[in-house]
Amino acid sequence: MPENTSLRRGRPGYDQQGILDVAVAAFNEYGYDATSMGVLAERLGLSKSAIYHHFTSKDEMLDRALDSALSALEGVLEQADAAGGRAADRLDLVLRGAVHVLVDRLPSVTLLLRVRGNTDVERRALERRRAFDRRVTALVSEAQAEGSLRSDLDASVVSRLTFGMINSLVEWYRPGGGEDADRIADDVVAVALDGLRMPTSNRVEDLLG
Amino acid sequence: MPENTSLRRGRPGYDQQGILDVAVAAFNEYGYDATSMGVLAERLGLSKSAIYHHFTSKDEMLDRALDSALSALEGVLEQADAAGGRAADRLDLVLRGAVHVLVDRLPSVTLLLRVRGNTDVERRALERRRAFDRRVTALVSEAQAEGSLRSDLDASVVSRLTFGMINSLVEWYRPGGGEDADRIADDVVAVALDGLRMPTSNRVEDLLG
DNA sequence: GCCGACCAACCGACCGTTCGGGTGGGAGAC
DNA sequence: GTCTCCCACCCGAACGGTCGGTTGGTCGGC
Repeated sequence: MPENTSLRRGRPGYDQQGILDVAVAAFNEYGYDATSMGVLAERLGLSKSAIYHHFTSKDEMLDRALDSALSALEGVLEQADAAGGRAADRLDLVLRGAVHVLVDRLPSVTLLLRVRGNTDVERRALERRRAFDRRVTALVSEAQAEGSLRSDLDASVVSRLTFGMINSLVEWYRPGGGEDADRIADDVVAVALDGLRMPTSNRVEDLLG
Repeated sequence: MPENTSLRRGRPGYDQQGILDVAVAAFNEYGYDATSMGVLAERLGLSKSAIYHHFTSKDEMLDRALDSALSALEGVLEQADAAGGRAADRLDLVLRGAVHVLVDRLPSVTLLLRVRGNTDVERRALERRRAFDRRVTALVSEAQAEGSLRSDLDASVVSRLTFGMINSLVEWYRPGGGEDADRIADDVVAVALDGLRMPTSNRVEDLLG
């Protein structure tokens, strides 16, 4: 159970990250509010007070976890912007990148997506998330303006529906086996861009009039 | 605040539904666990104990609300099955019907989608929801088999992504103005079936080889 | 022997729920 | 029309239990 990353002084045991991993898993299982420090300590094999040696409050644990998820998501936008090129290509990078973040950091992103904004920590996280959403919506608008995406749908509705699809990963994706993150990303992009309809049949005739 | 549906005996005040509406709104705002009977009573302008005249427990309130949402969703499947016809057409009915249920019963469905399964009540609700998902997945499979939907994507992934899109409504849709539920349903079906890509340009050439 | 990791015992506040009693207005008797 | 009774509706106070957090001190590897 304890961590061992060498170069640790004093009595061996948990470090912050080790505790945080267990805590986030418990938060996701029971919900943040419903997870008491008592049962958390039990899961860790520690006493309650031992946890307060590593974190000053329950809120701080939540803060750290949410920051981890938000930083990763913001990093995806940063990378896409840096890549340059057509808005449609940058959007493609964002969608695939977001799927990878969801898969790689499933616990902390799951926690993020369930935040409702009752405390200061939650409200700050929610504001960062909204800023992320605004930047994605702007990217969709740009892609519509350059003619890469259909323009008969509202950009904010499109980005919300698309990320609704991606975010639903936290409800059903469970890690197992190899590099299926790429496969999921392909599926998401396929549905979002080309839709589910059988590409043959009357589709071509519809387009040709 | 109190209800008035006539033919009510005794001292006028809240009935079960009136309390439930306020309770579900509070549950969605703070989270079920984080909503204490004390603040709920405050919102109702009642004492805590008065609530127990209408409900035997906090759990029972949750149970009623979840049943309302689940019954509506199951009704959509029932209606689509009764309509008959091609699987693709029945799936279309299910998608549009689900959007309407989400919009019409936004509070109770929001509550449903946040249930994690910590109590018996929540576990029962979760099982009903999973049964719903299985029936939708079966419908997608049928539509793939009849050649209406592309078959290169897994049916369960498709239904999860599609309902991820629909369920995201509870995160951002807020009632206001007219009959926009139809408009949202159109948008959802448009994205799900035809995708976001600009239908002109190289799409036709791709299809024609 | 320093110091990081840990513990048992405890705190005030608040939780969901219960209890015994109070109150006001529609319905039926007059 | 008005009287009276019933009952849906409501209250304050208190219950045992659990919450997040604190205190003061112990343990043990480098």
